Amino acid sequence: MASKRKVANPLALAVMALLYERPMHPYEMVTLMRERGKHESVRLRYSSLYSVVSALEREGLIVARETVRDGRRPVRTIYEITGAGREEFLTWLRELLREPVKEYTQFAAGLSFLPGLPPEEAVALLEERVRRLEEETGEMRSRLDTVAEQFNLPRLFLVESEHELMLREAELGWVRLLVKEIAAGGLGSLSEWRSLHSERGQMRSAGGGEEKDV
Amino acid sequence: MASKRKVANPLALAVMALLYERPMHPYEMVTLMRERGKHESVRLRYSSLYSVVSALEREGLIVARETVRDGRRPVRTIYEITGAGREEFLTWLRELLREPVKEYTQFAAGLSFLPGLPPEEAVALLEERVRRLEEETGEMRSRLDTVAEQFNLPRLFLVESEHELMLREAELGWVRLLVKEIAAGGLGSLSEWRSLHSERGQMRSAGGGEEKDV
DNA sequence: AGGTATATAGTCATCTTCGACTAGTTTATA
DNA sequence: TATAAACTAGTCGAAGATGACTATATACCT
Repeated sequence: MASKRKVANPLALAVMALLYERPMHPYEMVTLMRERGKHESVRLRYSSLYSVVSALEREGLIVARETVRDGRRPVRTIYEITGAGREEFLTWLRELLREPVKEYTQFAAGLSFLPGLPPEEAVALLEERVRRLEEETGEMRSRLDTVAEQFNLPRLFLVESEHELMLREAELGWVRLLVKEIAAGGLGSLSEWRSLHSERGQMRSAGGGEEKDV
Repeated sequence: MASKRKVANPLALAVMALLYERPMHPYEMVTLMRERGKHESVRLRYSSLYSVVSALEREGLIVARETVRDGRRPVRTIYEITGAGREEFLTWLRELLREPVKEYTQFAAGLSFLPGLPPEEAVALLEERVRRLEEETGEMRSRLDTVAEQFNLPRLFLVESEHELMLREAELGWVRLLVKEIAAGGLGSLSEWRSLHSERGQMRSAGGGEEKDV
């Protein structure tokens, strides 16, 4: 049941996955993640990487194996994964695959306050979104095809990209429909909606809730 | 083009949306958000709320209007939105609706390291995920129907819940398919995949990447 | 009358995260 | 050959987010 991970940043999972393969230094992790496109599915910043690495070391999931100096560049520390680290990696990975977790997206936040704009404007903005999503999904799809055949990679290594594309296409279809429904008054009377905005109009409230928090 | 928001937590958007309606104190914001189910689409913690409110005040997007004391309870500060706040709210909302943004989900992170488990285990975990998603989407759907008719709310006020449900159902369908494809060897040879795990096997690497970072 | 569970209304210290910055090295180029 | 650009490899301070904690009031039960 996902009891408090000591190092919870998904980047830590990536670090352990890489060190599971072989020992390496942080900069090489970045290079490898980029080569493999993993930075598309796991948020990667240098500053976060170094603090995640420290945290993993502090928790005994990885250890510094040796430090090498190359010319007058900063010393690079090569890390390796520990037994505890391997276990933690596998446990975490299993959990991520098995248990759906609730995510809060920016778009959902926007939709929550849709009545804050008059219907005509909402429609225009969503139509613009549709155009952008069309472009984006088109690019994703062709990139996916290119990569797959150029490098002759089994789909196994690109499955997270297919997932991302699928989500975007689902969103695209949904927004297209939403636009039509709004225009057709399917979400509620357009004049009522408009009236929320007439002359300093208050946005109306509406009830219905349960659930706890904090 | 989304230039650095001074207060970027989506909870700030919610606060401004509520104060757009009428002045109120933080605790009332929590109450209202829960009644309206907005805490399902915007992550809401007391501790975050108070720091977001301070930040909004610091930036001149809201102002403290008066403080009232009720018995020996802590003083409650009633806030109202400023002109700058109204503008910021609308600008932000438009941006959220118009521009798709990349989100990093936990599941995508998990999928990225799918080769880290042998195929049989991957399938078992994903099947468990399917079961959980079935349950979850079932509950979401019936809750949505109940709320809509019980309170006689126009769909306009629940559109973010429909969005969430749609995403979950899309995921469900995709994972079902994925399971079948893995079993059929559609992601690549199962014996190759298995061999990554035989006797301290290395996970193989694979190239192909562009894009910049940090 | 006493106890407890729940709602009200927050504060605080800690941990994380990230943007901005530093600085040497190699490659391209005019 | 000077010099700019891009790559390599990080550090650091500040802001942000959150879990844990405090404390009163009131409703509920026995």
